[in-house]
This record gives sequence, C-alpha cells and structure tokens, in this order.
Amino acid sequence: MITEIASKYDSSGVEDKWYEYWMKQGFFHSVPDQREPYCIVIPPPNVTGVLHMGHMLNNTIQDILVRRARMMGKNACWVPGTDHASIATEAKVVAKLKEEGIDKANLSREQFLGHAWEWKTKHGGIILDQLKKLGASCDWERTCFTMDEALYESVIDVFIDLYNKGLIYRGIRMVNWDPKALTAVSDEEVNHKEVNSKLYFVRYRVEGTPDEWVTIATTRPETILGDTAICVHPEDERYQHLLGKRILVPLISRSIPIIYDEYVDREFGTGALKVTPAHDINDYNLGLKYKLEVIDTFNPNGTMSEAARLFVGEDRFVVRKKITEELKNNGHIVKIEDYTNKVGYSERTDEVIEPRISVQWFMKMKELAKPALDLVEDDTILFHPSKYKNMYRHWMANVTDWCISRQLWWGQRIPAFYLPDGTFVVARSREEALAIANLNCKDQDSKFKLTDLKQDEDVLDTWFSSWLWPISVFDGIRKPDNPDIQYYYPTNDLITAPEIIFFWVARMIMAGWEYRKAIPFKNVYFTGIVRDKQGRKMSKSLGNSPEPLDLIRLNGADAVRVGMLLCSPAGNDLLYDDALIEQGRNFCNKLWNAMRLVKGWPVDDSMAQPDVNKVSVEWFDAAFNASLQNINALYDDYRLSEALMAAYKLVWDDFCSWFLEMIKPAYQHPIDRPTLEAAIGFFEKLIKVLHPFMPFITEEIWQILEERKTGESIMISSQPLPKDYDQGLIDKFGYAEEVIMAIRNARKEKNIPQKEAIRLFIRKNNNEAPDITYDSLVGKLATSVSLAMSKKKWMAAFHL
RNA sequence: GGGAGCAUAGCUCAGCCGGUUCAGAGCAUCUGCCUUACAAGCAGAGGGUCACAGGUUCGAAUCCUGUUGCUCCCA
Repeated sequence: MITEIASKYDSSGVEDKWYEYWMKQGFFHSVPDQREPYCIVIPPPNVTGVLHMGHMLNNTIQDILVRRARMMGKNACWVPGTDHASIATEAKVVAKLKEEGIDKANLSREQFLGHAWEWKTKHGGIILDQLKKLGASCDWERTCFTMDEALYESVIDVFIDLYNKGLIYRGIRMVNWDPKALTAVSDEEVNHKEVNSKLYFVRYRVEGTPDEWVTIATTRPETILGDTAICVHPEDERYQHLLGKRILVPLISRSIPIIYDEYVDREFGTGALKVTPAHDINDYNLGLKYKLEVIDTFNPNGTMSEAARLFVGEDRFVVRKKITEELKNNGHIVKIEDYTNKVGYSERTDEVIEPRISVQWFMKMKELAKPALDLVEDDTILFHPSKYKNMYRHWMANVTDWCISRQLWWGQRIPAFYLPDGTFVVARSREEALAIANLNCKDQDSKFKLTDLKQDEDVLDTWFSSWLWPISVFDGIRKPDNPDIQYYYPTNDLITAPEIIFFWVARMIMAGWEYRKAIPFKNVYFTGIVRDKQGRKMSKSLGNSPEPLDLIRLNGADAVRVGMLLCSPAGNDLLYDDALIEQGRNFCNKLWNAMRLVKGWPVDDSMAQPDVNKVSVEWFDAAFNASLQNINALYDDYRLSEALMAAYKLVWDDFCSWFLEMIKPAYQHPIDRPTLEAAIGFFEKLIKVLHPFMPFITEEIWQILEERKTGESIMISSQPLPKDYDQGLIDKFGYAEEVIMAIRNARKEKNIPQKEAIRLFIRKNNNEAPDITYDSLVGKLATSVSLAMSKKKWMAAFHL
C-alpha cells in the first residue's frame, strides 16, 4: 500500500485539481442567509498590477481568516476586485502609446479613454487570476472594479452629496504639483527624501545704493526670478537699517520690498530669507499675510515660464546650473556650501514635486475626521497591532483638507458643469445640470442650452473611489437598503499595509460613518513589509524580489503560505528567505508521510486495544484540546503566525514524534481497530486546523484519509471545537517524556546501540503506590528498556 | 524640527498587569544515526550579564530616569 504513494509530497497537479473542484462546487460563493456573516473586502490591487511578495502575504492572511470563518459555520464572503489607480494606470497607458508613436496630446479625451479601457481589458485583473494560484477563496462572482458602473455612479453621488453639504469646495491653493504626470497630488502622495544639495549664498543689492547688499541663503536659486520680497526677523539687529528700503532681484533688477516677520529663523543662513510665494508653501503663506505679488515662473511641466523673463522654456534643474553661473559672473554669489535637505518626490513618478498655485477641488476633513478618530480611540475599531493607534491619532488630529482633483482623464470625471459666465453647477449629468442652471430663469430666451455647459476636465483622486470600497462593492451608496449591504456591512476584518493607513483606512472609516452611520470593519490587521534577507525593500531595480508564481510552482502554494506566515507577526516586517519556504515545504512533506504511515497500517479487527495504545489515545486527546484552545486564543488576538506555529508543533512534535510512535505497531504487525480509528480521527482534526493555512494539501489528505462523496470537502467541513481536557494526563506524560529523554541520552553517552536492551531500575518512593500509567510507553519509546522496581538507590542504566 | 516605536541565543521573534512554564520558540549550528512513514528525516547537545548606566522594590528582561544605537510616521 505504501509503495503506491510517493514518499515525497508533490504539489503539482494537486493544487489546480482542488481549486477547480472548489470553484465548480461553488464553495467560494456567498449569498445572504440565516447564518452569521463573515466578510472581508480585498484591498483592491491596481488593475494593471502583478502579484508580488507583499500581495502574497496580505492575501494569504485574508484567505486564512476567511477559510477559518467558513469552517466555524459563518457565511464567509471575500469580495475581490481591482482599483483603476488613475495616475499609475494613466502613466502606463501614456507610455504604451508613446511606444506606438502616439502622443497623448494629440488624442481627444474619448480616444484616450478608449485606449485606456482597451488596456484595462487586456491587462486588467491578471493579478486576480494569480491569486487563484495562491488558493484565495474569493467570491469571484462578486468581483468589482472601481470604474464599474455601480461604483462609478456611487463616487459621483457621493461627490454631489458632499458638495451639497458644503464639504467639497473649489479653491485656489498651493498644491503638490507633479511636473511629469502634470497633475496635482495629495500630501500623502509625496515622499520626502534626504538629498545632498548645495546652499547658495546670494547677495541682492539694496535699491538706490551703489554697493550695499543683503545676502540670503537658498537651495533653489532658479526660483530667484520669482522673488517678491526679502524677509528678516523684526528683532534682528543686522537688518534694522534696511527698514523701508527696497531690494533688487539679481539679473532682472526687479524692485521688491523688505518685510519683517518672526517666521524667519535668525540662526539659519544669513537670517535673511527670499520670499517666493509661487514656489514655496511657507512663502505662499507669508505672501498672503503681506499681500505680496505671486509670480509663477514655472510652466506646468517644470520649465521656466514667460514670467521668469530669463531661461524661458528651459527645465528648472538645467536653469539651476545656468543661473548659478550667471549669478557668479555678475558677482552675486557669496559662497556655496554643501547641504543636506529633504526634497519631496512624487510617489508615482518619482519626479521632484513643485509647490504650485492652482485651482483645485478640495474636501473638508475636520468634520469627518472627528467621529473617525473617536471610533478608533474607543476601540470600536481595533487595530492590530495597537501601536498604529498613535500614528492614526496624530494624523487625524492634524488633518488638512484633501485635494481630490487630478489633472488626468482616467478616473471618475468631476461632475461640475461650467456656464459661460464662469459659474458652475454640480450635477449627475449634463441634462440635470442644465435644469438646475435654468431653474431660476423665467425668460425663455436667456435660458442656457446644453452646449453652453462645459464639464470639468479633471478626474477625482483614486482614493476618492477606494474610500467607498466596503460600501460600494455591495452597491450600498446607490441602494442603501439592498439585502447585500444590509447583511455584509459592516465587514469584519481589513488586512492592509500601514503605509496606507491615511490614504485608505482612515478615509474608509470616515465614509462608513458618513454614509452608513456604521464602521466599515471591526478589525484592521496591519501586515509588515516584505523585505529581503538584508532588510532591504523588495524592488525591481535591486532584483531581490523572487517571482511569486515561480515559488508556488516549485514548492506549492501551501509551502509558500506557511513559509511567509511563520515569520510575520502582525505589523512586523518579514525578512524573506528561501529557507522559510523550505520549512513550509518540509512541513507539507511531514504531513504527507504521516498520512502514508497511518494509511499503511494493516488493521486487525479481532485485536483488543492494548493498554499502551489506550493511554496514548487519552493523552493525545488531552494534548490536542489543550493546544486547540491555545490556537483559538491566538486567533482571537490576531496572532496568526503564532497560531500557525502552535499547530505546526502540535502536528510535528505531539502527533508525529510522540503519538504516532507510541501507537505504531511493530513491523508487519497489525494495529487494533479502536486505535487506528482514533488516530485517523485525530489526523482529520489536525488537518482541519491546518486547512486555513494550507488549503491544498489538507484537502488532498482529507480526501485520501477516508472515502468521500462528490461535493464533500474539507473547506466546508467544521473546525473541531475544543473540549475540556485532563491537565493531569498532560503533566504525567511530561514526566514520562523526561524519563524517556534521559534514557535516550544515557544510551547515547554510554554508546549503547539501539538494539541492545537495557534495564532501568526505579527507586520506589516511600510507601506510595507508583504511577505506572506510562511505564509501558517508556519501554516502547526508549527502545528495548525493561523496568524494575527497586528499593535500592537508582544507580544507572547499564547493559543487561 | 515634532511624534511614535524598538533594542532578549548566530538569525527572526515571544515573553502583557514586576515573584512556579522566567530566561523561551522556530530556524541555523554541533554530535550520532540511511532504526521499514518521512535524510525535505530521527535522536541528542551547545548557545543569551535580556543594549548601557543609575533608580524604585524583599525581588526587575518586565516599572522609572538618563545614555547610546536603530526603525517608522509627520513637517
């Protein structure tokens, strides 16, 4: 019998076979019913994304929770889907068109969107198919995309609603401008990096004097042409004599005032600050305070504008070099020092962000943030690990308005329609906008026509659709009373990365409260970042990221899942190492061979259960239940990797190393029926406990272990429930273990071969009757030991 | 510049309210075994002044203060 089953577990073939089976049986699909729901919405990956190690970890965790909930009798629903990722996807489509010799600028909006949808259809959702290889038990019939009609309309409805509530407004603000993507980005999309740069000390001549100068220090000499003031500290004695004077901007000799404000740090540089309201947020605020002129010297693409007067059309970084030369030649450079400072880079394009004045749409955050903060503070929503509460609190307390417009085409177009007079109407459609525009117009001739209306060209920030995700996937915005949203919302757990706690998590909580008066999820589990062995982030340029699908093909999804999870407690980074996957693979093999062993035993129905087997079964039953209670407690704490480790040790140590050895019949001897049945019963419970972690091999073993009917599956079976157990049995067995290990050790120290029998003398303890529960086991497991009671002192094990 | 967190075996971590699982786990290492389930295995073993310095206490890895080093978030 054993010879029929390979001694090494081979995942190939097994995994696809069972995934297809599960799909065919519809096990992943969920519809509302009488059971308690358990729901997770997937953090939607970018529509053009491909599976990377971070997804593997994140989705493995989701699958574990969903599969376990399903086996706990809940109606489990895991909603998959993808995000249109407006800026990232648009960048990819633009690049692809460029390769084909097509310039976006020469396309109409409709033509471009045609290309974008084509791209989406072709490449979109690849990642979802890849998730199937991982074993993800998503309800694929519910797959959503953030630009699906229902979700698109939900976004528009919410925009209109918030606009009508006065929470969305249009305003002139300084925004983070990405000169490469040619769009505004939110504060959260800017990464600050430390860079080595120069600090230029530039002297400006005081107007009306032949040789009186003010020296300022700047890291950005190219912005000098946009200066509209010089600012010094009001108490700085060095500059008191300049009161009321004016200064000339170098090279162009534009006359600008000198202003006095406490904002200036007297210690920094020379204590004099050049003020460029168009190109620095702090300068902008100073400009507002002193009503300074704003001279925008940059074009949207980061080249110098006409307003700069010099270097027009040249890139700002080229100009930095050129203007430095020019300033030098004209005697304006006092000195140049090395300097390190933080520079903002676009998260998407890695381009240096320029602060830029522009008209954008904003959302007021203060009002929405308040309840969202409270819900986390009072543990209505639980963060795992809880340390992220601090981070959350800090951000929510200092939240600023959210710039939600993006100068892109791929996304939900802002539903604002401009009238010829410059005013605008916010409405669901052009027709509706027209009706509103004409509402107060009695005179038939002066009424607006459809063609008078011009829709806003911009689209909404991607996160303005993802923040509705837990609601919109159930169409809960458009149809707030539909059975799905009523049943599945609030969802249970959200599994995500801490880096999007503000982008996404915080805003979902706000949207949930605003539109459902209910939290979007009860628990948030923050995963760590997958890094390489040296702790570096996985990246394409480093080439340190393994290809997930290759890992699965080579080792099996179960091995990959186990390997990744074993070393990733919530919130801790995971240092990826091939050895982890190997450990997972070895564990699969261990399970496989345990199955081979148990299935290989011939059974003798006439045989009575030997005492040694009876006590073994009783002990393991106790050990199993003790461990199961522990595992369940770890799940409750969201300590999934520890739960897996506990199950791992239960199987490997308790079940395989101890229990199976205890009941193992001598070679070619049969086992008694009650013991075999107990063993198979235990085995079945164990693989059920393991199923959420390793879905494929547990299904394979479960199907081999006993005859199953079509339509049966471990994934829809029930998790074993912990029973009361006798701790005394476990303790007593602990002593037996110690004795056995001591004997094995003695045998080894004295070089006594396994086959050679030894006799162990045990000193009787006073008058108490000795406990002989495990004596027979000691004889069996320490191999070739016979026990004898002695009143003499215990001497040592010795040869017979 | 503001805030948060971390420092325990070679590596990754667990040790929450200070004292009966208090120095632990997995991996790695070393030694001996191809013992009829598994060498992707079995049986053993070694390994830590719990970052440093003070303090509180009968008692500190655990609480307090300071120092050093690292990480993350925000500006």
